[in-house]
Amino acid sequence: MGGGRLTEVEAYLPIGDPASHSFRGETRRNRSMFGPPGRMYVYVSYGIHMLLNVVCDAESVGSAVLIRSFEPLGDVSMLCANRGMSELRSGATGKLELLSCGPGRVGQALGLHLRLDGLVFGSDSGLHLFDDGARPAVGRAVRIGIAKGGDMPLRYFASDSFFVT
DNA sequence: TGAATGATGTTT
DNA sequence: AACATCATTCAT
Repeated sequence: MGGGRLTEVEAYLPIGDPASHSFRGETRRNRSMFGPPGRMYVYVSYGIHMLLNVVCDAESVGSAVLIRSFEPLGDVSMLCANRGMSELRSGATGKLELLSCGPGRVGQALGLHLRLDGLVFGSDSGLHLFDDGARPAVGRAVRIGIAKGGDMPLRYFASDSFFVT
């Protein structure tokens, strides 16, 4: 059982956002984006990484939020194992951010598989998403790693957190 | 700075 | 059937 608190996300809009997978309509890959909200959209990036999105808008709309980073909380042994990192010694937090900062690292730490695409958060997937009541200060900036739509400040992050890319 | 790596969408 | 693209990471 590993988990954490979200620290960095990016929004991908249903309309007027050329960087969004939904921009050119529904396909087999982005089908989940057009499904009911509260489900996950998982896809392969650069042939290597499993990226996790949360479908946010109503059915057939086509929007999602990319989970870019989270702050590990509680037992991190599973996250470490998934990432191929030796158990981090308590106190020596030098490279803790390598565990879960960056969308590819998030996917690997959580042990995502393409098979989870379209599943509901919760018992179905074994992956839970909930509001723990934290209300950190939030900063905005442009999104990372996209060619088009780079002018829109749709990246949101906990501005006082160390766990941001 | 560039290699790795494969699913997906687009073009032939 | 073939090619270009890619919401990235890691090693050099």
